[in-house]
Amino acid sequence: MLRIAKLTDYATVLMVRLAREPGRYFSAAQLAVELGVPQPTVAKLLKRLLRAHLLASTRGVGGGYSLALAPHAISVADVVGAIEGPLALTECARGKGNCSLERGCATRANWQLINHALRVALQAVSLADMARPQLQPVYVQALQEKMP
Amino acid sequence: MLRIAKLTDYATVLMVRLAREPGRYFSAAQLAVELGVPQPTVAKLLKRLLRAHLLASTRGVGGGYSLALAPHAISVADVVGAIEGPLALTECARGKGNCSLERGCATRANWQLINHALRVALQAVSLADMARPQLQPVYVQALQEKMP
DNA sequence: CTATACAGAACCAATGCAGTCCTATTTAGG
DNA sequence: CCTAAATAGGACTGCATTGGTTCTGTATAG
Repeated sequence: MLRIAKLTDYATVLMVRLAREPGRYFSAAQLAVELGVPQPTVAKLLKRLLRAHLLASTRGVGGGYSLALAPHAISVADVVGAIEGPLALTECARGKGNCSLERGCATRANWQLINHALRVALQAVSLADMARPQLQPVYVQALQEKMP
Repeated sequence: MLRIAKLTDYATVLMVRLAREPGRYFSAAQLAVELGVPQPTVAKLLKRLLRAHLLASTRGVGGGYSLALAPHAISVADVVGAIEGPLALTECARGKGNCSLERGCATRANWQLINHALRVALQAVSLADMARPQLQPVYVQALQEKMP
């Protein structure tokens, strides 16, 4: 089915929520209630996003999380990467040449290209775009500009 | 990591192999040896590809599998779809509205578009393309033509 | 009639993922 | 100075999916 992990899906929703009020700090508990997702799960996601330097945090009473960058400067690819690690459709696409089909495998280079197309598609859409109800025109324009 | 299943990867390699000699029939055993993948696994993949009407088969001695269509008429999206089912990045993207985040979830429509971009990218590349050592120019042209 | 090869289903082990819990550490406020 | 609120960073667990196997049945060439 080639789907992203459910947690990644949650993460994008979280990030879009934060993108709607860029300056404000939100606690994990607050976001959990607002989105209807269990609190520990939300906390875990926020931690991962923090480690990827997509969020800023302050501790203590009244603390919480906020975007580390402007909404238009964070792409969907960034969020996916933060939760799932660097994206690589095929096993061999991320080094580690433990692929039994090495010799004469002409498809590898081509997978890289498909891979790249996907990455571009995800990079072309920012949180600012996602926060819009429907981004059709922006999206199409960005994609066509950025396609290799 | 957003990667396709290993089996799907095998399947594309299989299909590309068949695409190199479109008329010829290959037995599962033969393909297994040639690719260095265990025979039962290859057999299973071939069955799935057959059910998706991407392959033709004949039984009995000297039987085997062959492409059901010309190499340029089968896309990578077809192969991925045959093994992994219809592709849908997000859970909600394939109906079944059991998503707790329903109300006010503006990101859904946008995911659909990203989804669509991926589908187009996979559809733009055929087995004939994959059989080429490097498809750069063809790929770029096809992608840019077909982008919505 | 037998050996070859596909057809289809059931089955099993292991990996990975969603989700929880526990123990620091930091900070605002009384 | 002490407490409550909040993040930081782990370790741990149950479940679902996936990769892979095995078995039984059916068709066909020679």
